[in-house]
Amino acid sequence: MPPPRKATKRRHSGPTITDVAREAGVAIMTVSRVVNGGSYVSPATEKRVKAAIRRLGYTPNEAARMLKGQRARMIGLVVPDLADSFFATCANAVQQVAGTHGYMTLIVTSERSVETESNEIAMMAARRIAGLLIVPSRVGADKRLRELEQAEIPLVALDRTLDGVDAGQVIVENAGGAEEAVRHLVAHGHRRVICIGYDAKVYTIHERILGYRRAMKEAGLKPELWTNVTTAAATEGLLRRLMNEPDRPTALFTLNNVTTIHALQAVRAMQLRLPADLAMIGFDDFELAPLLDTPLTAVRQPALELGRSAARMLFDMIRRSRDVGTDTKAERRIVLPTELILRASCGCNNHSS
Amino acid sequence: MPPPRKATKRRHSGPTITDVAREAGVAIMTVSRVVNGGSYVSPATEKRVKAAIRRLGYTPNEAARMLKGQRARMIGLVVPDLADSFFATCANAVQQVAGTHGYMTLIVTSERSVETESNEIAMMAARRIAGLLIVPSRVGADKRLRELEQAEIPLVALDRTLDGVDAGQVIVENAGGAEEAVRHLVAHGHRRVICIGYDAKVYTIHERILGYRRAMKEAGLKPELWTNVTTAAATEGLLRRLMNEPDRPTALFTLNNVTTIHALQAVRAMQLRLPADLAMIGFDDFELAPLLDTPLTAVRQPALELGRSAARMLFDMIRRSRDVGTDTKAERRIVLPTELILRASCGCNNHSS
DNA sequence: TACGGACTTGATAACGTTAACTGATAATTC
DNA sequence: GAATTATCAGTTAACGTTATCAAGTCCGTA
Repeated sequence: MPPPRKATKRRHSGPTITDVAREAGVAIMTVSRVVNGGSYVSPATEKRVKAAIRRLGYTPNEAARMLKGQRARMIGLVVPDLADSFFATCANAVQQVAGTHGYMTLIVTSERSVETESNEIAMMAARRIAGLLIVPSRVGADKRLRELEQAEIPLVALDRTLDGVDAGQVIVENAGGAEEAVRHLVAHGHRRVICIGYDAKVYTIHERILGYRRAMKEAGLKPELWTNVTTAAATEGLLRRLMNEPDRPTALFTLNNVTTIHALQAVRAMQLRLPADLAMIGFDDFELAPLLDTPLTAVRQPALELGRSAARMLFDMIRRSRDVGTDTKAERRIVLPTELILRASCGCNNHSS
Repeated sequence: MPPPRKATKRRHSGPTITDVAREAGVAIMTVSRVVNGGSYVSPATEKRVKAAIRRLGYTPNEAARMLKGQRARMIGLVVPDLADSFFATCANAVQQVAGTHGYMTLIVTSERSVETESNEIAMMAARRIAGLLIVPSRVGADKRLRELEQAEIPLVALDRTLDGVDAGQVIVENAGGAEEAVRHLVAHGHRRVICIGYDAKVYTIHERILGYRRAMKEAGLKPELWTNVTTAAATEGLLRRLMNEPDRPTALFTLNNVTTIHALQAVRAMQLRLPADLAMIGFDDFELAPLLDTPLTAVRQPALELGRSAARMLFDMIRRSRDVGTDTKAERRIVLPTELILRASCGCNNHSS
């Protein structure tokens, strides 16, 4: 039943170290030494070998190197979605740090699916990456992640926590940031402050909800929370319904970028005026927020710093795992602060940019 | 003088195919056959081997595979900047297509620097990527790119053209899109339509300038072009100067995303009203354009389709290069259309979303 | 005049995988 | 019943690189 596939031939594939050695009239080991440095090679031979390398346009085969060295000079990065500017910025930062270490970054998007995430981790494991940065889709660690852990591949969870494996963590003050924002709305005199969001199972959203609840409770107000509002249409439907109630809400807190934009679209479609008809603060700032119809007050997350810190932590762990003796399992956890950027949509009318 | 570095030891690195073979009591070749499929293996043996694989948590070492097969199951993608939503969307699309082929994507950012771009290409070459997608910083092909070409690694230029090497090309109708936009402004009655942009050496910008010039010439108007306006401050300075002239410009065409945003910031700072004081169209649409103070009319580029087409073309070339006979060098060039999205900033007042 | 070092090169054996053979049975065909 | 043909499993030889060992050469010193 299984048809034996036809044999595929192939040639070429650039010059190898052997070609260079022949060209320069030396042993391959000498070429290797010139390429990698750190050994005794006479200046004369070095010059000759380098000339041969240039002539042939030789590049070392990383696959072969890796096969010997056990681990690739690559790190992996798993993000839910690159089109989200927050994650794109993180990815950019990670890449820069990796570059300074001479590493490349294998970026994949999980598309918020646990299954693709799992597959992608497996593919990275097959590539023998030196370390993995991940924005986990679920708090519980995937089976594949535990396999990585067993293979002693350093792991850092980015933006969201990860349980069940020994991983570094770099996150932001989600609860605190949300609490500050809601408290600000309350300070503006709002009593009915509603909160809309996406998937409450995601760590960040969960934490922000905690912050919202805390601030509401502190003010003696009743939390009104709508989660799993995924589409723009659903957001508008919800908002229309609520705004038609007799004692309609006067303030809105949105739990992430996507929801914020959906809400803004709904607000425009409903021709509501911010902040007169509805005050609003969104979690996660974006470049165009100051240029909106009403400039949006938002909780800024330090995306660049987040990516950078996480990458640095990962390389620290990689270095540490190389030095056999020093495997001190230092507790690795960084929490970065958020910042409430006041613009007009909350009711303040100071700032313009 | 050169100090011989201390030897670094390492062990572990997960189970190998040999371990699986021993565990299952078969030859390693049998394991390989089970893993790769397509050969005769008895159901009983297959089951035994699969059980062993699961028990040990075996993942094939991609480095070793690659070493045999000459080429990694990875493609490279070079973009100027991931934080730009246009390129981020492209990257996302590329990644998805690669995933369906079982390939991973090595994404790097050139940060608009020719030098880092060159280095990154070299690193990818060392990783023996199967193909490369690139948004080239310069029209002339880098030396490294020519090396890739010599190694018969398929190449596709994305969004910008690339001369001097045999590469596929997937671009959008830059000149046509710009022409349409400017013509639209003229149709609204504007006589002094200025144009501001970034680096005119970049292919896309160059083409869009051509379109601008064509439309202006057609209308018998004098083109007024400012390039190399890189910062937000410079944009504002320029705009302030021009708007103070006696016969001040009434319409603005911006040549890319970044410039558009700078201009919007300047417009807000100067408290100009769009389109009453200044009509405006930007090249490259973005998600928040409808939600701006004045919704922005923009030339939409099909970023997703661009990335997808380019990736598909690349995999087509990869497949073709594998089948030895069929190396028909079909002219590879796709030009995707742009679309003028009418909103309020040009003077139209129909659409809201 | 050996002798121990600091240099400088080379030969060889892995690393983990798969392509290409080599043998075996069993099933099918004429 | 002999000759194919399909099915199944094992052996061997690479792929390109680097670690390790071995073997020089050239010094200065005991």
